[in-house]
Amino acid sequence: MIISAWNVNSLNVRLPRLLDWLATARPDVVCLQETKLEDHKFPVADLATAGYAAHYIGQKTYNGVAILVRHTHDVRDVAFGIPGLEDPQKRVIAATVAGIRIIGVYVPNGQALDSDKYPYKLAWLKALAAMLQVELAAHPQLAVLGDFNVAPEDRDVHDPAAWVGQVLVSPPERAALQVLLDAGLTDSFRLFDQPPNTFSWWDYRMLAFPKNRGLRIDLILLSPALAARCTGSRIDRNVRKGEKPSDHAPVLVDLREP
DNA sequence: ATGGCAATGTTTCATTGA
Repeated sequence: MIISAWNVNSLNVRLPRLLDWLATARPDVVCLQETKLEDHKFPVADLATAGYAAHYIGQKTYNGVAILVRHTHDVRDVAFGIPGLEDPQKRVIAATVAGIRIIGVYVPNGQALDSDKYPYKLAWLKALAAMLQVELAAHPQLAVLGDFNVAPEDRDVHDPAAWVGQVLVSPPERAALQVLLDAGLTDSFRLFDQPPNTFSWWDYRMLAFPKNRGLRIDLILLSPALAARCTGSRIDRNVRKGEKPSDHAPVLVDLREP
């Protein structure tokens, strides 16, 4: 079983590439971020033809998340948002798929350390931690997937010195991510030996992708029971190539049957 | 030295992203 996450940066623009990727990678579950689509515009029929059921919550211009599930799997208990967090931004969707609790997240960017959006990001991550504590207690088999907008460590940053003082790498953000890890979740990417300088996002500007000047900010966190089933964790870097790519590449994990 | 690229709606610019 393959579960995955991809920030598509507009599903309207990226639908053809998403359909290509689904046919090639054949994931069982995909969490999408930045769909930027109101619900009545979600391409349900195209995805059904491709073999996927879609669950989604979106808005115009910004944010928007979805969970796509291959028709061979059952889906239960779809939920939206973070309980107790009043937030008009559509950033969280959850569902139980084949007995696995899937939580797709699009963590706020934060914009800059002196922006109002930065404390919002930190408060948001704190609320997510509280939600995950409850979800973990209820679902031993749990995965949190998506765009975390935090590079966990300096080895996840192409040039750590150049990023000092910026969002995505600041110590408070990393500490907020560490709270999730301390709750028992594992960054699946680090369960395995990985090539150095493996990233999931590259700026559109300044030839960042051909120069591999990127960050690893798209993560799949696994509960202990699910980490025990994980046989691989990878980033599909090729998806960042070619015409009209998203600035993010998909991240995937392979899970053996329980 | 703060450039540049992409997407969107408020559209021929401003805002946001990361």
